[in-house]
Amino acid sequence: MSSSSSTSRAGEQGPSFRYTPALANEIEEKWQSWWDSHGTFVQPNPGEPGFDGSRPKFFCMDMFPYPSGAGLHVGHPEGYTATDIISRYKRMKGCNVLHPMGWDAYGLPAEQHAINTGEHPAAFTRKTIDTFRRQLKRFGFSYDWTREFATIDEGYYRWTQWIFLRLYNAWYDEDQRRARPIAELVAEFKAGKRPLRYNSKAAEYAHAPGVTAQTVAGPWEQVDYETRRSVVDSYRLAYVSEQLVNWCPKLGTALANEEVIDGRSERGSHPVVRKPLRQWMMRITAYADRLVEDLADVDWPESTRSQQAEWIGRSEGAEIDFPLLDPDKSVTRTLRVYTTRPDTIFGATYMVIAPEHPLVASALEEGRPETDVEAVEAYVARAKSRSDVDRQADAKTKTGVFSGIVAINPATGEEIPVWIADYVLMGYGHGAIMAVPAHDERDFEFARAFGLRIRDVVLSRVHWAMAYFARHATEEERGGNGWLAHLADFLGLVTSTNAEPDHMPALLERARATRPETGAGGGDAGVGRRGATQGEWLETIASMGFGSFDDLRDAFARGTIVERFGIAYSGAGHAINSANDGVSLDGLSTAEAKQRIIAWLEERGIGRRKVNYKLRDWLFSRQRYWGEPFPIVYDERGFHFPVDESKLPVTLPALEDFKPEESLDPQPLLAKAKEWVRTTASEVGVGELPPDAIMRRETNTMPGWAGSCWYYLRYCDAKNGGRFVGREAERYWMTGRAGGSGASDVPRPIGGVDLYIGGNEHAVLHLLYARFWHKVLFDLGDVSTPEPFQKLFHQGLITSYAYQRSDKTLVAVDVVDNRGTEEKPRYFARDTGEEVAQITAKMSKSLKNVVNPDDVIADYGADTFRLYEMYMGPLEASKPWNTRDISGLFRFLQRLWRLAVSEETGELRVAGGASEAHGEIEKLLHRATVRVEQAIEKLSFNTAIAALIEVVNAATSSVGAENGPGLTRGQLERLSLVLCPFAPHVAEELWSRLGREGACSLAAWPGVDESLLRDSEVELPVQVQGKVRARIRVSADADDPTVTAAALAEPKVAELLGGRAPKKVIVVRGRMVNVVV
RNA sequence: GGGCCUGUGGCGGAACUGGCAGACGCAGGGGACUUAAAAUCCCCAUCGCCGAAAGGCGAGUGCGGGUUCGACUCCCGCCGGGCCCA
Repeated sequence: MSSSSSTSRAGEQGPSFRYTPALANEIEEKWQSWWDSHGTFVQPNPGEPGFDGSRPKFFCMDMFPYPSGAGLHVGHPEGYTATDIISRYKRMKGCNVLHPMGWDAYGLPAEQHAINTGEHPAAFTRKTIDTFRRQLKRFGFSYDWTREFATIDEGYYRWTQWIFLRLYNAWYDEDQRRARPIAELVAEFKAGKRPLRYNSKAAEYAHAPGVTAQTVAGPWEQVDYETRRSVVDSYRLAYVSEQLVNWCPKLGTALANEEVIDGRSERGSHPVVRKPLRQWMMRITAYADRLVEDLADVDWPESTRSQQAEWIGRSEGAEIDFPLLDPDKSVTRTLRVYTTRPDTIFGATYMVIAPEHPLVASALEEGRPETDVEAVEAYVARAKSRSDVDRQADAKTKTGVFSGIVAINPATGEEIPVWIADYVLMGYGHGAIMAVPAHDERDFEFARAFGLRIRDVVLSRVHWAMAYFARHATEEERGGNGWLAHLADFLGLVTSTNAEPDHMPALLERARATRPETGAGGGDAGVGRRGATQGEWLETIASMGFGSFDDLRDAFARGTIVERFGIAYSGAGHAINSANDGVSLDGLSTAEAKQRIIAWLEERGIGRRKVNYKLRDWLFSRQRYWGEPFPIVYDERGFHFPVDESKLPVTLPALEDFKPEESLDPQPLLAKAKEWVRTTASEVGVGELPPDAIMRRETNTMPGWAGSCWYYLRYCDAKNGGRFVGREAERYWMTGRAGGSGASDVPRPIGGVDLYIGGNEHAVLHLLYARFWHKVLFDLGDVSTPEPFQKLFHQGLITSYAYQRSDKTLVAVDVVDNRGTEEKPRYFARDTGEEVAQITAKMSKSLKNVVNPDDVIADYGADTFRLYEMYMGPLEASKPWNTRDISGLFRFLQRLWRLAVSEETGELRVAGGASEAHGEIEKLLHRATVRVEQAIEKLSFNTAIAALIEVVNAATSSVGAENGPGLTRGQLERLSLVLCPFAPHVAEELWSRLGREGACSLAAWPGVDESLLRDSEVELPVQVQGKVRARIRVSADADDPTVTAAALAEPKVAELLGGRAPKKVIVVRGRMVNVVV
């Protein structure tokens, strides 16, 4: 169906002054240009003319879009309408509202376009921005367009470069837990206050060649320039490092870990290989702890917070030293491992070292009889020829060889073999593990392949209960096959009460006490109900294949449950078989067991608590053209220097050809600009070198995330030419008193943007990077809050209907027919005649179910579009677009219009005095106003709109057949005001037709008469035994005895009571009455 | 496999903190107006059974249990869907 054919359906013909799509479009364009020319939504900053400091502030922001060539899709305006409603509402409530829009404009698609067409990315991007802006303006969003910018503007990216230099010139002080200027570090080195030593974090995370935490360079005065530089550089938050990177030959760039999915590029799905490259890195790992901790103080969706926490992947584990037996049985060495599950140490039945581990060499040298030198050498040689990726890839088939070395499990005192296997990687942890086959899948596979011992040391709740039963069943309970029923009964009780090990004795007693004497059939109600699940448990136990009670008991006693089931149990549970003379973990939960064993290890000096992170430093270089150039130059020796602040921005060179060299030996694209690359020290303001020293510019560019890391700050003061954001503007918008209950629910709100709405696809990357930069700026005193975004909200995806064949493949909407009825639709694919199922799916070109917002606006107007998208359902839910439903919202506006404007004459229709009907409507209007307020605060726009519809419907009904006016002037005015955030154009038009001066959008939100919110008399349902049997009318403030008496007086209630006195009567004030017999 | 979310009429969805399930909209049925259609306005509408009707009875928020005077809402287990991470 073409979009234009539906135009007539919205009602083009009819009376001349009807609210038609044409009229809607006319009204909307009129008010949009009125707002523009009157600067209605321009929000002055503190100190500027027109700024009113007595008002609270509200900073309400969308995730700015990347303007793609395809233009706006219906997903964009969903979040934008939501923030617009909030912003308009807050403004009417008397807030200073910062509601800006801008463009995330550097990125791969424009460069790909340049490669394909030769059109310069800048020219192309400017065009797409113009399209986006035009489309957005047509929605009537109340952005302060004077603050608009794109990340590609010189006035913006010079400050992106400036912030890069802030990071470059900063280091993380572990003691103070904050970033500090690098100059302070240098000063401490010079003064000898701090030993001149490489950054231990650099050694750990960057794997800088030849650098270890222990390396001490000596006093500052005694070391050469190069050493000083390399020591200082190892501390910078932005640093250069030779990294194994994800190199994508096809895209001609390295990618961040976050941008690689299953070995392919997130964008374009091209193969990615690991390759060593000198890269700029951001030391985000320094902030790992704070990035996790501060999640507690922001008002964010739980799912997003847990995604970030998971990405950072903080795990508390332990480092443990396992003693190694020398050939003469003495112990002179230990083998250090890291584990996140120290609680399973009693189940460590062997160890594994990586083929590259230094211990391998000593095993070969020592010449123990147990060492098969040939086999070990062959294995190590083979492992060397394989990459990490390969080694991980075919992890299913475990290979390995016994080293001949034997270690001692410090918890059990047992001698355990040390194996060499390539499933342990040298680059991770210490290149050695304690293997706990019962509770780690890889260890389990390996143990099975090589016949190593598997011993349970953690049991799930059910297994724990079974073990308890196995130990404590009475002679009678074990007899014959009776134990099966008793166990099933017990397990039913355990699982229904969520029992902990401590509760087992009591539960077993209870099971015995309530056990029916004669097996199934008899017993009290409690046992009968429990019996319902007993059957299931009988089946479950049967499937475990225990031949007898003795078999069960032995399996648990020997700790061979995992082995029996053939699958490792890696979850949390409770410890078992985990005790020695010094410590017992038995019965402790996994979390408790970890703490206790770590305490024991530390006490004995053989292990220590150790925190580990999954988060790696952020790879910050791209070998592309369309990104911010680095403000960095190199001298002829290869040392890097910052471009002086006064020389910013570093602009991109002109380039003819944007095609990357598809190669395994990467060259950044900017290296092609030979003229640009070559510069001098004076040109870039490097003062410590002679002015005419030849310098070479950094040819990498920044990743697409750079510009979006701080744009919210720039909105506060978008035109500032002297600073990235003015101090006062930043302090006002980021920390000022937030208006309304936009205040957050978290215990210690920490300020920042009051509401930030965008898709959850940015849950990790953008939001993590932005938080990181913000924290650095906070530490350096450049911003006032530790977090950028106080409240975050994700709008759901707008999906569309599509069709699915029985084999789950999808069918486009234009080749499917409905051969059923409207009520019972049945869909068939036109080509094959196969019946297909209607499902919801992402809008996509191939499914032919993409909706273009421009068409919808042409057909119904922007007000209807806004209402429809907000009415579809909860903002956070993903929901299907259904064009058919739009007409309901259009009709709503049409009815409202008809209430106020005569369709025949175009004249205003206003009721005079207050008739009886108007009294009811007055109440309804006040109540709707309150409902709308509450709904907006909860972002529950669908229910707010429902309340507005109810008012209009009631007013329409009251008009009745005589066709007279339905609402008074005052009522129409107030209705326009509460409608204004949702459908601002209609509201403005009615407002002005009602003769009001100025913008409805800036008028004060209407007050509410509390006395009209409550009825004097209420109808209460009377329940008998929880079923509604009668209704009574009582005064709203009637006390409980009065209500009880009225309820019992109801004939129906009396009849059901049959003369008996009720056992209890529950009165819920203003809600209902429940009579319990 | 793990984490988070989710399951309510033909459809989208309401339901405050445990208190009348199905607000509001779409689609549907009936009526008024009209020569007619459209548009508009009014009424009906979860399902089953009884009844000519008024009305009555019963069931009902994925399934099975539990807690409670009372459960869409809380707890346990299962099944299905989505997103994220492996």
